Amino acid sequence: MAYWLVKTEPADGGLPAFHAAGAASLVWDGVRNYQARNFLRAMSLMDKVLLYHASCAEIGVVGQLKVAREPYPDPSQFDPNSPYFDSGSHQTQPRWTAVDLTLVRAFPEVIRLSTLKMMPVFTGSALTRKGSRLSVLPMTEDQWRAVMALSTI
DNA sequence: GCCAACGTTGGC
DNA sequence: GCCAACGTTGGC
Repeated sequence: MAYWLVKTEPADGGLPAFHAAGAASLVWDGVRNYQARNFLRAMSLMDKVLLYHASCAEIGVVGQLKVAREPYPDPSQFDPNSPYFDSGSHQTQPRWTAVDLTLVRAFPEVIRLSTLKMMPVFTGSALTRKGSRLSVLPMTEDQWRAVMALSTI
């Protein structure tokens, strides 16, 4: 089992969208960075995922997700009307990957980036490092536990 | 709105 | 294959 964190802006597949979806899953598509894609491809149904809000008033971890469907070709890469359309990707060998995610729970409080930055377990991590643009990233078990501990306060 | 940190593109 | 220019991400 592995631990992950996925980043989004609140208005673009963030917590409001998961609340609207209820128990249903959302397609996590549009990842167009190879390193992030490789992490997506490594996801399995057993894995645990954190949801992170970026570029907003309350930056930080907002809830817990689970993998509802294992990695499959991101449909948006073949959709000419999608902003994520990639004319260089072919059906026979899709370039980009999606997963489906469902909300497990929303945290009562946002666990802020500024809080994470103070925690030794996050020192040097891609999440707290200045300028890191990775939108899907692995977490260590210790990092996961630390977030879980804060999320129940 | 600013700017630092990246990743990507394209000329050579 | 190098690297400058450019576009994007994302914190502040």
